[in-house]
Amino acid sequence: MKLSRKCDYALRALVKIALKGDDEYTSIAEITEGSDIPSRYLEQVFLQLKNAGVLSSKAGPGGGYRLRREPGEITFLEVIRLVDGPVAPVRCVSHTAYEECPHEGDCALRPIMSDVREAIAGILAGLTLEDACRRAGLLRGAVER
Amino acid sequence: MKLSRKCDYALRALVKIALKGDDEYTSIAEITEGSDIPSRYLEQVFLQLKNAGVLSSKAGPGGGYRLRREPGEITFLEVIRLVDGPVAPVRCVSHTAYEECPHEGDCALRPIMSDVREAIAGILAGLTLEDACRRAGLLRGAVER
DNA sequence: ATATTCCCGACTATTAATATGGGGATTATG
DNA sequence: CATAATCCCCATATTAATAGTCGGGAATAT
Repeated sequence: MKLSRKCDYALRALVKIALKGDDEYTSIAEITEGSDIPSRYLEQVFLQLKNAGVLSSKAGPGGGYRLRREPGEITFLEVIRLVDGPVAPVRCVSHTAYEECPHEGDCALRPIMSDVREAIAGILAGLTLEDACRRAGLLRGAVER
Repeated sequence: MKLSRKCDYALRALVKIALKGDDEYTSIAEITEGSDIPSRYLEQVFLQLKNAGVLSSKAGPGGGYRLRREPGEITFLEVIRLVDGPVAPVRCVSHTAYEECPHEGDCALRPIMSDVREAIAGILAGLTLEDACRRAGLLRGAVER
């Protein structure tokens, strides 16, 4: 059930971008500075997210990445799927990477795992970057006051 | 979010044992026969489950493994944790393997991931080997009739 | 023209998952 | 008691996935 480090990087970075506002571009350097994220690694991840339609980019000075959609429209489910692959615990209940399996039709695990998949996908689909930002905001507010 | 093959083996095998009834011992050979589970591998897994109090064993002819508790008392959460480790997507929200992290206290991910953990652990805690057997039973019943 | 930044593909390193193998200990049975 | 079945423990090998690095090219602002 563990999130890969790669995906952790991706989500942190996306939240950072989301917190900056709509029209500004954020460079890789800016994101990784002070964090423990290897910049050349994040580069690869962002490329992936760009090609998948989550980010858009601009080269040159003042360039970088920004969200292609509203933070409220980008779910954790989408990002995690893109970076870590299917969320289903086993392939035979996956919506995005279904794969037949020999036991199927007489499998005691499948119905259970199907429930688990629904539960996981359900909650991840309901959580967006905006939610994360809101929580981060509350946190900061609570400390400052 | 993927289940390891090891864990898949473990769960399948446990269900098979659970379906056999209370007092009988089931040998590794019996379980792996006809399945695609490497017997020497399952041996290791079972040893782990035994040391964790899920199975008990007896050597010699007619020996093997059986459940140490009622199928209804063995949850998927327990087994998955034993075999695959913590169910939390990130360490800093784990109940069983908590680990501090530098971002903590100002982390936009943590509260979200905590929700995710609760959701996953919640559903897995509510599913037992008995549930799996029941479903398997229904399935078979439906086919035979 | 230059500096900044993204883009792309290849490569390497590290770690984790999966599997195999040898040999010892326990137990039932003839 | 001898034998065969079975679990027990430890070490090693194999394979696959994750994590990270590198070189150089293309786009863009100033």
